[in-house]
Amino acid sequence: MNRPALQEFKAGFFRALAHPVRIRILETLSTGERSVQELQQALDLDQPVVSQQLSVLRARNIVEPRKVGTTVRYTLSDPLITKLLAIAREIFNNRLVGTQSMLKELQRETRK
Amino acid sequence: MNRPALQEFKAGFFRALAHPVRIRILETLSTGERSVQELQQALDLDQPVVSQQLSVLRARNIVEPRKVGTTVRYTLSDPLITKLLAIAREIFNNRLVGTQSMLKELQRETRK
DNA sequence: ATCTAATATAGAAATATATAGATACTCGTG
DNA sequence: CACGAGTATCTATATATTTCTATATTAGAT
Repeated sequence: MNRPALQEFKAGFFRALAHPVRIRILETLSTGERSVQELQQALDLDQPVVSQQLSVLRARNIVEPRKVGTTVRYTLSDPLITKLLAIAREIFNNRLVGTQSMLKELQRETRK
Repeated sequence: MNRPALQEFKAGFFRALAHPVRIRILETLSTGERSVQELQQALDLDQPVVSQQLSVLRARNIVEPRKVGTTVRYTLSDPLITKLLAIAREIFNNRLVGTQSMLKELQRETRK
């Protein structure tokens, strides 16, 4: 096999990115390793929410856990994911954005 | 505004890519404009399936229709989408693939 | 005006995903 | 070995997406 399996796999990958919290997690990890707790605080979310979304990303090998004593630290499993997010941002920036205010916010992000 | 709206927007974009048929459509459009019929034949799908998935892509401004008489021809609304798919392919190629057979198929795609 | 080819939309049933809260697990420390 | 901090999983309910099939729309030709 086979085409169908491959296409399903690709779709699964994008589905894993298709969630606001997961995108925020990935964007945070783009700047370096974080523990669950650090993510939780940075994104102001309940702990189970973070763990659960991390487990979705883990299932797709998008993110990698590393145990350090009682904490677990996560990294992107591939630096290209950062690049992918950057290109997505360019696309939004170019023309996919509907509202002025989102455009502004996007440009703020792109600048940094 | 505002953060939440932007993150929702980004998630929506990825959600639009998260479907085997839509990915195949985008990969086909990466090589140039196509009519609905051409897509339908190239991908061996029923007409309503193609139109329906095109409408999902249209809703996100990922794809653009152009009427030519009684047919409608579609293009990617941004060439960066091709680049995005290429990077996704690199990521799969690097390490996200679980099975040998998918890996082979992927490499076949990447080569061309 | 009617017919036909090409495309688009609608509706219903099946399936998948999201969300929130409670609970379970794991590891180091006392 | 019991405890606590940090993580992970489970369950239930709500919501969204997918898939199929039928039908509607649109533009050009007769």
